[in-house]
Amino acid sequence: MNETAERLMDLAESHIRNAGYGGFSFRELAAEIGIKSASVHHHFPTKATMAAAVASRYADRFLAAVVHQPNETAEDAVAMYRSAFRTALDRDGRMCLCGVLGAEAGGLPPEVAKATRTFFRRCIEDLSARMGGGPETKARALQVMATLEGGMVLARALGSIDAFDQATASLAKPVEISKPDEASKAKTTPPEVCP
Amino acid sequence: MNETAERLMDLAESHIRNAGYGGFSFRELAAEIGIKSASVHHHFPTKATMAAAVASRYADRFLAAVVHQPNETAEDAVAMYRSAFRTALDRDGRMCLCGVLGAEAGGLPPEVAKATRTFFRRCIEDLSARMGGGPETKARALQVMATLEGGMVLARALGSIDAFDQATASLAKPVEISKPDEASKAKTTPPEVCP
DNA sequence: ACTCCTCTGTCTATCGATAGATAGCCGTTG
DNA sequence: CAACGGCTATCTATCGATAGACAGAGGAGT
Repeated sequence: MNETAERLMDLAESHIRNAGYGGFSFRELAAEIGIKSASVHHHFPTKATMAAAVASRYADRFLAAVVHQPNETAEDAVAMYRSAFRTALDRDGRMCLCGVLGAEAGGLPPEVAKATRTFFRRCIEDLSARMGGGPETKARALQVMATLEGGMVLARALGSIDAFDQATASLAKPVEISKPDEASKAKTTPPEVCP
Repeated sequence: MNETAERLMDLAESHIRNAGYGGFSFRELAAEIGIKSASVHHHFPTKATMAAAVASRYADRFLAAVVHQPNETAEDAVAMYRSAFRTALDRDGRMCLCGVLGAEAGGLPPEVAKATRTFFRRCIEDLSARMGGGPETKARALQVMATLEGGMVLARALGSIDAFDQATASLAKPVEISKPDEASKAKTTPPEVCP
């Protein structure tokens, strides 16, 4: 992968996370790294191609950042996801890329919608597996992801990260799902991860 | 309020809920009701003005639809919010208007961002009050709104309303984790409200 | 070593489409 | 008459995308 292409993807990701799919243009990206918009097409044939590439790279990075740790509990896994999103929200004030794209899913080119779908599928599967597997953990995984994504939406809309913290506070010490003694162990400092 | 203006707002609302702020244009709206795009400016001077008007009308309608019922419990209030969002999601496959706008908050004109913020403030305040008031109910209200908004994002991204049902199942009876038939129960028991 | 060829990355120039917005005219209606 | 609500016509800006040219790097063949 080219370095120019990488920088273009970085910029595109930043813009999408800030303002959605319509929040960036080839001209804008090109100007920001000092080339012409036509040159961007050399790296990515279409805008949809580029956005889809950004989305799947984002998925890879995110899932690598929240990767399963040895001896982790279900709460650890949830805390890790929470921390990852919070860090990104706090560091550059931007929310989950696929959260933005998912919200405007109805207006996305098919390949971008597909990449977005894949991100959530992978997250749900990963989270569910790390919480023990089974149908009830899938519902729990969906609830966790929903609360986190929604928490970011609230934080962005209200302009305060406190909204995210309060909205997702209950995830840190969740309703007991499987083993009651896991709650006591969950006090271990959640790792500071971020995609 | 003019009838043409109403119809324009209806269409704009539908488009925004489907594809975000960039998901509609004056030309598109005008064509759909059989007038010219220039005529839309007669009713709404700018696109931002229109979107802001749509957002605050949406807020009014939504809060009227989930209005406090006599003798309701905190769970009733939450169930009412849940049902309102679910109905809209189910009926026309579209999510909360302010959820979409909140996700792309970084790219919105100031007045639209403000209207979006106001919607969430009003919801949080209303929900919090109906759950007894106090700081801990505010956090709970934020959690409920986050889970609902995120649940809609997931349902849209994954293309299945089941994702919403499972993600928000724990809100219906907070302590209990999802039972398989809870989704169908939620469709009939609470009032069928929708903004 | 020298030439030829290909590939890469960028450029200029331009396309057609669409965006939001404006100015001014005109018919209907109260 | 005067206000309202729509129209025609047009502007400027920007969009994604394409065509074609050019410079440089590097390998292959002689």
